Amino acid sequence: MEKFLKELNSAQYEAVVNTGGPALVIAGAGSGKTRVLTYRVAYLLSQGVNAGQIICLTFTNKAAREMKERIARLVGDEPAKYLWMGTFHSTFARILRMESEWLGYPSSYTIYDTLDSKSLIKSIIKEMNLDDQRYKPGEVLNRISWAKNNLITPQAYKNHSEISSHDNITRRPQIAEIYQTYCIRCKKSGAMDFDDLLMNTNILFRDFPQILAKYQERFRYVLVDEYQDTNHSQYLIVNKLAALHQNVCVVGDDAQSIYSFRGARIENILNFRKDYPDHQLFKLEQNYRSTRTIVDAANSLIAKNNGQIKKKVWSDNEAGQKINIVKCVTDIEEGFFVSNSILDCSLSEQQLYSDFAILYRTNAQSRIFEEALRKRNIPYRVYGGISFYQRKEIKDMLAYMRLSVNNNDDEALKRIINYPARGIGDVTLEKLEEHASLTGKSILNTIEEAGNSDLGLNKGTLAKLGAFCDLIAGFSRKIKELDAFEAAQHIVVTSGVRKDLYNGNTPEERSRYENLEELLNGIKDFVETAINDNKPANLVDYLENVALITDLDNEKQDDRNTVTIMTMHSAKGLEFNNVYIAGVEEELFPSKMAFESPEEMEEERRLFYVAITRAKKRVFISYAQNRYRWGTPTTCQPSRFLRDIDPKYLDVPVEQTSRMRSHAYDEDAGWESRTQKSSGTGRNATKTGLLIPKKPALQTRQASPDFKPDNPDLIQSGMRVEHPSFGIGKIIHIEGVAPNRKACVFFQELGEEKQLLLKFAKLRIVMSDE
DNA sequence: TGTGCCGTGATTTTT
DNA sequence: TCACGGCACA
Repeated sequence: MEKFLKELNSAQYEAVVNTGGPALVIAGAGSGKTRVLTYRVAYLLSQGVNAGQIICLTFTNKAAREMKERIARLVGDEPAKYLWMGTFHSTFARILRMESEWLGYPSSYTIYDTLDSKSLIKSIIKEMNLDDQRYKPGEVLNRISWAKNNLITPQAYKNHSEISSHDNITRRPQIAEIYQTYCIRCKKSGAMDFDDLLMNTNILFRDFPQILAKYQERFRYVLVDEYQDTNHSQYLIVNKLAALHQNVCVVGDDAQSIYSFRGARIENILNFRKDYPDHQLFKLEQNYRSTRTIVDAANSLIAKNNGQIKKKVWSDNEAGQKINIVKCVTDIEEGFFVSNSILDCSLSEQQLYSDFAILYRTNAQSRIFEEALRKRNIPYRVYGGISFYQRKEIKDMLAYMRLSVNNNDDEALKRIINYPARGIGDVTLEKLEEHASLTGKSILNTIEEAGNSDLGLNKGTLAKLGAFCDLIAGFSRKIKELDAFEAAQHIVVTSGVRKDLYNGNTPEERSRYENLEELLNGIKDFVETAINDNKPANLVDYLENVALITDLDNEKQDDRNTVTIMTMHSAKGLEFNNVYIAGVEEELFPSKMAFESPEEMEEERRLFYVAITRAKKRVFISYAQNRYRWGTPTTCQPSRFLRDIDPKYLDVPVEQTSRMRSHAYDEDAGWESRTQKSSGTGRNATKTGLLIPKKPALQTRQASPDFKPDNPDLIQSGMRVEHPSFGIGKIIHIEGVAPNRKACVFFQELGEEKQLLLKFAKLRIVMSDE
């Protein structure tokens, strides 16, 4: 351990070895925050603290896993195994599973994801005969989620005058009612949503002091990563857990608080000093990640915000290049600029593709970069967007598993009662639902008793329902004897889902089948790892794991050398040599939603700070003058944030400056001085259009931005073709006659063959000189 | 009961 | 622009 401690600077060292009492670690971007946390845990272990007495909470599974791995490298696998390290949600899901009976939940409770929650809210709105235009399920859910994160129960919600007047003003007075019904339904179904995992933990600790005492005694050391992102519910959990031993160490950076929209309270970190008056404060201010230019530029930006903890982040690295500001005429050209620049840098400097990241504000911006990179044959991986686990076929399969584990899971039942089609339609389901909500029983339960109650169902329907019940009952029995993988396989086959997906011929259907296979592979992985770690590997355990996982957590082998495309939010905690920040335009970034409140505007600025500080070597900031926004071309103004960075760190091509001033830029001193020098050269900018600093040669290679498929009858064996989503491929052979010709195509980017019906597949013939 | 077309809304951000 | 949901029709 002594040897390892030598690797720390003095601030880091102090933060690692002073383990007694409350501690606040303010960690600037790139200042070795994770290192401090991992070393602190390792240090505790070396001082004789049991691994099982340490709880370390993070916000993403990825952060937790990486930290655990790093600790294992320091102290060995064996002690690391027993650490309580995970996200808030997964850690307390585990505790709730052990203590569920106190709260009246089964230990096999299921976790509703956002889709399940919305679907449940939707049916409640329908039952209450409310207008679903006014009561939009998503918005209602946000409201409920907000209440839960602030520990406001349905009862309290109803009685709260401020809340009622808010809901009255927005003309949605019934939200309180929906909230209450929603909670009752969740409980009846043995289900918790994401917010329940935290809220119920609070209720458990509040109502059962002996349980709280148990965990307070167990966890002698509480550590929290990204403390600035905790919401009130999480804050209270930490507070209660640490109340006995007071060994609470929170790490965070107020400048990187970007999750207030989901309830995070920046005050939690700002008030830590008041909450624990005898705390120790450690400031990590040396940035090891980025060049001096990047650090200073980011500092100059964040200085425009009010209300921060004072700190001076600095870097000892080389000054490095200035930040490039790139103006593009259209969003499509922005895509070309970025892909060209990546190709150019990777070739001329021999950098890996994984050294590049493209960051943007909204997921919708990803498509243009995907297309541009595909044209250049640059491998990439998009993070975020629709998650693997939210795909229909995956959700359906998981619904079977959930229902088998927890027969009361009504949302799961509704998904699959007629999938694959077994002749149970909406009318029948509606009758069942109505009866179930009257009797307070679950739907499956209602079906079991349907024969005895007069629901107005005919014999045929009753027989079909009976068969469905038997099917699920069979699964419920079977999964008790099998591990998760065997159980899943059994369900896939017996339910008929496999057969349904196997019959498909279109690329979409085949891809669904492949996704199903991938799900099974994932389950197999889970079982193998669990058995290795001596952990239970039943379906229940798998489902808990899968409910709280995201795509970010599933790094595949072949993703290693790829360009990363993601939102700035997802990029938090990551680093790259080269970072492209795209779409830096008014109303996009900062988002239009932030215009009304100064607080939200500051949060957007912090988001920009986060984005810039992801870069080690180089930052490119681009904006487009014209952009397609929901289908219509829009003119855009460069973002106000560009003015917030001290211009001495920026490389703005001279021709552009005068044009910029004609847009959002006013007589700001920094820009002014540059403008003076370059006055008169403004005209050329129009001609060039896309301005790529120092790389004009690449512009000539721009291909047509719109993909036009060729007439399928022209396609012959041996040709090179391009597919809008699979990329470049070669026709291996063709069978059948027009219009039903079917091609076997090998796609090099995918590394696999696809069978495509030519009349459906959109293929473009690639000329040999392309 | 299933399919297909049309209209609408979506673009914050995640566990 | 696209994807999904609702509705109408077979």
